[in-house]
Amino acid sequence: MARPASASPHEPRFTRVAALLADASRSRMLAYLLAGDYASAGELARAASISAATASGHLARLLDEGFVLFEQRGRHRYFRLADGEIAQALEALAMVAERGSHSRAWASPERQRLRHARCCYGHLAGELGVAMLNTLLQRAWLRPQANGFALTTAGVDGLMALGIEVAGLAGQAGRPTAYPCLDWSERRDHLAGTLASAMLKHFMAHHWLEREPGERALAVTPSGSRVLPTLLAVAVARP
Amino acid sequence: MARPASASPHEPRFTRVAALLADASRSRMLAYLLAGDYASAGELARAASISAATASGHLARLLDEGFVLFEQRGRHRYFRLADGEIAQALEALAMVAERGSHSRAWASPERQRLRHARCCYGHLAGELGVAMLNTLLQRAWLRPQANGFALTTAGVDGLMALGIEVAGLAGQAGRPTAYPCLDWSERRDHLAGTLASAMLKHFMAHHWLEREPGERALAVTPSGSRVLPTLLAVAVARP
DNA sequence: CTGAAGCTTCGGTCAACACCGAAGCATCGG
DNA sequence: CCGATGCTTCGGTGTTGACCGAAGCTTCAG
Repeated sequence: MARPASASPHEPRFTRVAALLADASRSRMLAYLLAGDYASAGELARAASISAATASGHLARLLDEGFVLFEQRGRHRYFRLADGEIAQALEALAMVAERGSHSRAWASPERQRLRHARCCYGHLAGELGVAMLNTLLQRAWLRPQANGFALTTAGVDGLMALGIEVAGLAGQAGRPTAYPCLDWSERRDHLAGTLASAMLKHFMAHHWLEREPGERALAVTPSGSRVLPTLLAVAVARP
Repeated sequence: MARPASASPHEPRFTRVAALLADASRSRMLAYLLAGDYASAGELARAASISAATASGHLARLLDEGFVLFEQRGRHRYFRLADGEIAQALEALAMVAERGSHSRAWASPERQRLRHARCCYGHLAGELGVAMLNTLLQRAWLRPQANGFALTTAGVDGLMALGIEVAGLAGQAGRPTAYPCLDWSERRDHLAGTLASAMLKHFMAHHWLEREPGERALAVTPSGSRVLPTLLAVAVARP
C-alpha cells in the first residue's frame, strides 16, 4: 500500500531535500551562508535566532543531505555550503517564491541591486560577476578545460600584479580553483571556485565592494567605481 | 519573540514554497504535470495514489501559491503548471536531490536519456530541444523580441508546410507563444510556449517521439530518426 | 588542575498537517 | 427528473518534527 504502481526511484530523495528547505530556521542559516562564506555553528544559531541545541540538530541534517560541509578548528566548527549546485537550487526556489509575492513595486529596487552585484556563497555574481568572467577569458587569463577553467601563466602574472594571492588556491582539498556557475539573473555563467572567492575577498578588503552584514547585495563604493572599471574592463553602476 | 533581529522580507514565502514541495503526494502530482501537460484532478489523485479528498486539498494549496493553474471544463478541472519558472525550480531541486544519491551507476543510463530528450511540461527539452531552437533561429522562422520570440512569416509558412497548426497559438490567454526556457542539463535555452507545445504534440501524434506514461524521458522512434533530422536539421540519438 | 566556551545528545512538550470517510454541490447522461 | 460522476468541504485521527533546558564531551586559557 505504501508503494504506488510506478513511483520514480528518486522521488523520496526529492521530498527529503525539499523538506530540508521547508523550515524557516534552516533556510535562515542557509541564506546566511549564501550571503557570507564560512560561519561557525554558534554564529548560525544566532543568525537564525534559535538555541545552540536546535541549530546543532539542523546542521546535522544539512550535513547528512550534503548541503553543507564543515571544518573542525579547535572547539569551533566552521560550516559552508557544499557547492554551487546548492546555491543554484536556493536561487531558483527563491526566484519562484518571490514571483508570487505581489507588489513588484518593492521587488524592483531591491532586485535591481541584486541583479547588478551580489555574493553567491563567497564569490561575485550578477552582472558584474558575468562581466568579470568575460574579461578574464578575453584577456586569456583563464582557459576553458574539462570541468572548469585553468589559470594561464598570463593569468597568474596578471592577478599577482593586482595583488591577488594565487599561490595557495589549487591546494584546497575538494574545492576546484575555477569553474563556471550559472548565474540565475543573467542566465549566463559567472566564475566560481577558490579563485573567485579570493578575488571577491580582495575587492572587499580594499573596500571597492561592500555589503551589509547578512545581506547578499553588494554595493560599489566610490573608490570601487574608480578602480574596478579599469581593473576588470567592466562597467559598474554608481551607488 | 517571533521576529528575529533582521529577517529578510521574502524569507517566509521561501519556506512556504519549499514546504509545498516537501510532501511526497504533492511532488508526485507536480512530477506528473511536468511529464505530461494537462491533467484532471482525479487523474492527479490517481497518479499520486491518494484519495480525491486529499488531492483536492493539495491542489488548492498549489493553486494558492501559484504553482498551478486550472481550467474548468464541465465537471472536470484540468490543471497545468503555471509557467516555466516552476519547472526550472523543480528541475534544480531534482538535480540537487539526485546528486547526493550515491550510485552514479544507475544515474548514468537513466540520465543520458533525460539529457537527450525529455518533456518539460508540454514542450521539448534536452539536447533535442536546444538544437531545435537553434534551427528555428538559424532558419529565421523565429525572431528574438522583447520577452521571447516572434514568429516570422517564413516561420508561419515553414511550420504550416510541416503540418503544424499555427493559427490559434497566439490566442490562448495568458500563455505566450514562444519564449526561451533555460535548459538545466544543457545550460542553454530551449523553446517554450504554445508553439513549443504544439510542435511536441505534433511529433508525438506522428509517433516520431514516444514516452512512457508518467515518464519524462522521450524516446526517438525509428520513423522519428528518419524524419526529425531533416525536418529540424538536428542530430538525434538512435533508440 | 580548574573554569569557561563551543558544540552535541537526550527527554519531553506542542503545533502543524497529511490522510481518509462522509456529506454536500454542481454537471452530465438518459 | 434521476442516478452517476467529478470535485470540494468538514470533522476526526495519527505522525512528524521543531523547539528548549539540562547534562555530557572536548578544547582552550590561566
